[in-house]
Amino acid sequence: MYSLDKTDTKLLQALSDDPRSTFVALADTLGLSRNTVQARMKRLEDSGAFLGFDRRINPATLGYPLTAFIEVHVQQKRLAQIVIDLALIPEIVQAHGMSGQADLLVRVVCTDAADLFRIDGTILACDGVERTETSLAMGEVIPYRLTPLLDRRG
Amino acid sequence: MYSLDKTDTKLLQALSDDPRSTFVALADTLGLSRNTVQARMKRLEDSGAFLGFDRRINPATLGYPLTAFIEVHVQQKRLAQIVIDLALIPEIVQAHGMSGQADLLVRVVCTDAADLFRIDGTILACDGVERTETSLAMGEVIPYRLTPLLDRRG
DNA sequence: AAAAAAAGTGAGCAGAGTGCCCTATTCAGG
DNA sequence: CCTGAATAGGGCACTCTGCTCACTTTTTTT
Repeated sequence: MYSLDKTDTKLLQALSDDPRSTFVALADTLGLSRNTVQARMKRLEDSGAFLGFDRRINPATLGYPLTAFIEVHVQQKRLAQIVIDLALIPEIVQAHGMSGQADLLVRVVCTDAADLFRIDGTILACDGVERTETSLAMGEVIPYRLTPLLDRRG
Repeated sequence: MYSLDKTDTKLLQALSDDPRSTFVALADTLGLSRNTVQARMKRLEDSGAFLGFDRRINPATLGYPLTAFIEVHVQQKRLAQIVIDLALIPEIVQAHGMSGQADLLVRVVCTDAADLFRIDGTILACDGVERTETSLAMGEVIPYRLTPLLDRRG
């Protein structure tokens, strides 16, 4: 795998500060030439350093102000089919396969508590799902961030 | 709160398909004029429909191939201070306050199992933290998505 | 039904950013 | 000492943006 040097790290830091930053602006803040920035960004892009470009949409705007995490316990040998079934539930916005107490950690959005109850029921109704544990998210007390990790590498 | 009409929804769909899409391209695909797209995007932006613009960085590239979720049980009245303490741990990339079994759901990245063990120890060492439950994420079986919700509104 | 307000269109323009090219310089490793 | 990679600097055609203005269509209000 490609490993980052100091300049790459600085690039990623600058990008974290302002993801919309242009190549020209990056070159300017880092004191590099535009060509260099462009070349390095291409290398980073090719190496898979970026997961994607996102204009993140607020689920609340879509009418889903509540977020919840649901731990799902399943019959493990049916896991693959269960994931397919869960993917059909629109309110499930993300799911991770887990090693630990639960088999799946599912993130859902909902309109209210009753809606959450309903969605939980839909999940439980999937063949092979044995038990769920629902927790309502009260807030993102630490917003997603990578900056501290970037800062540590200097 | 601002509520979306059909055109807004189509805009958000097009943006989900290609977040990098330009106003010109959006206008083209939706059969609208560039002015209209720009005006609507500004309205959406102002109404808080977008959480932000992200060029998401792959933690693996930074040397953290493993992701884990840690449920943290705390003395609730110390919650505020605990969040401040946790924010000092760089490997914690996100945290949600929860109502349910656990008080906090913390998302961490780490280099390997030993690293995870160490981070867990750091969390446990925080004053007021009583218990943690760690689960290693094996994979994102449903990648973050809002498309199904958008599609449902037509 | 008529008037007013809101939304959309089409055009234009200056400035900025992009992708691509080519060449010169610097610097480390063989 | 030579070679190759990284960087710098310049240039060029093109697209996108932010902005403005005038005009038309649609919707809402009176």
